[in-house]
Amino acid sequence: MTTRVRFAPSPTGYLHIGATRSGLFNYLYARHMGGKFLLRIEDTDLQRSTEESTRSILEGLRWLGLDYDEQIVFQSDNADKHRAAALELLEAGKAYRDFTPKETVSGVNIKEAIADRARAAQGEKSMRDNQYRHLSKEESETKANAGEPFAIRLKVPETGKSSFEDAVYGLQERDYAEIEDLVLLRSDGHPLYNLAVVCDDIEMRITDVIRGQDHLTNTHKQILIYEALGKTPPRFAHLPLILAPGGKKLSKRIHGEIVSMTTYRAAGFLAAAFRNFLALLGWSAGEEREIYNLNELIEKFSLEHIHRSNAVFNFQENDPRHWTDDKAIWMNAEYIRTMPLADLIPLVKAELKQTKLWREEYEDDDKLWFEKTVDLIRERFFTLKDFSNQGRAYFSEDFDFDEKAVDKNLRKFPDLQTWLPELADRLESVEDFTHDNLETVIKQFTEEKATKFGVIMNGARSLLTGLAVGPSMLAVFETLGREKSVLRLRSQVAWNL
RNA sequence: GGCGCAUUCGUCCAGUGGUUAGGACGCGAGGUUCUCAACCUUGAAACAGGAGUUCAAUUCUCCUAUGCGCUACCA
Repeated sequence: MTTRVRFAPSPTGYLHIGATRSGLFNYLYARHMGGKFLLRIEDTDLQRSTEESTRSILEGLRWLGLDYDEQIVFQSDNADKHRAAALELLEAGKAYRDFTPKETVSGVNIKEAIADRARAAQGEKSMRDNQYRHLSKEESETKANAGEPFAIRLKVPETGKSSFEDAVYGLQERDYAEIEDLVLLRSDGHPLYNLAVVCDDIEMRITDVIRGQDHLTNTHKQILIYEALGKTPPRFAHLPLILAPGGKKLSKRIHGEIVSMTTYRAAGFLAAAFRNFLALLGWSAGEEREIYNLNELIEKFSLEHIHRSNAVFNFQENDPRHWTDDKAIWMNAEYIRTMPLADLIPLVKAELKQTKLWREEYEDDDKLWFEKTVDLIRERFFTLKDFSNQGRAYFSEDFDFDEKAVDKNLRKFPDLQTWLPELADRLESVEDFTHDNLETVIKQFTEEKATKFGVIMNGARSLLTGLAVGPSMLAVFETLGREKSVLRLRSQVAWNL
């Protein structure tokens, strides 16, 4: 049987980092097994679902390279089928009409209200004491025909227990006494999540359900529905959750855009790097390696190596240097500095285009120069954004001077204000504007001025790049070339700030 | 409250009935260098606690603690 898995996000906001990881694992599993990776948008929550969100999810998946098979399924399109399934179960006597007036729980602390209610009902509560559970078919129909509103609930067996073998968590058991007669169809006719999921998974012929551990206990309910419907449940694999520092839930409301995939793309992360990082949250190939390209991930991935404890997505909110997980930042830098240059170039191009720094010559007359320059500066960069920020002086005459750099490398040595233009004169006439030659000339210049090589170089760095940090200055000179180097050494702009 | 799941350095991930419990990120120190967030070397850093099984337990079992999840006519 061909493996068929699905990623089923609900379009209520941006693509969440945890959901993305579920999507990735599903994708890796499908590709590893040579199966299908399907996409289903669970848009049954009409109030909260938006098209904008769906678009954002699709974009995120495309960015990460998680291409899906077949047609996207929109859950809301199947509402009729879900209803039909509920009615079928009602007809078969496996479900019943519950005429209990709808009790609305609302407010911010829904979870607490539910827990309170459960606490209050402790002891006297039996999951099977619903008075309508045993209503005769005739009576039930009479009431329904009279227009009394009703929900449809599944008849969960009185005794026994539900069990399944989870591919990650092992044997799972739950006593039927712990499971209430769950509602399949609301009194307004809308199908509920557990029913919808089961119906769709059946319809889509899903063989393996890989999803967050928050569904682990729900699974028993779903299996009950499969059984009532006379279908064989798929194999289940639950994933550990991704939590915020301190082991708390990672939420949009509390943690903001740090949980959104769009943030990482906008911040200059490489899809390959972030995907790699995400793959290692809750899974490992069982070896001490961490850098894997997509094909390697696909090849190595297996459910057996998913582990059971939740992972913490580590970041420090008020520290710009650790604004997101250190390892993600490190991995991004690692990719930038070690990936094939040819793969990096298009990404840098996109970044420069976006910031209006791109020039067509970079693909034409200046192609070699551009590649060489990117190769030179990428060594110290962490994100693609760095190419347009820290790297700006390589691509434009319009760059800023870092105040600290000017203080430290220029103002501190007032002589440089005359020396550097002098050096410009010297460089203007140097016959070969290359590394070794420049070194000889500048060393000599340094001796004449009885100063340190570093003083000249750092001063030049600040003037040429606006920064106090960067690649070897000889390489910077060479890259910027004679004309620009000379011009910038003579410029008084930084001195007059 | 009930039920379920989990617990190895700060974080991510290895690992074994007998190991100096390993790697990575981050952090500290030193080095290299014209600067640096790069590079090299190096340091600190963990088996939640208690019982039991065993010659031996981080590894197996139980209890406790803690965290998380579910407990809804939400998804």
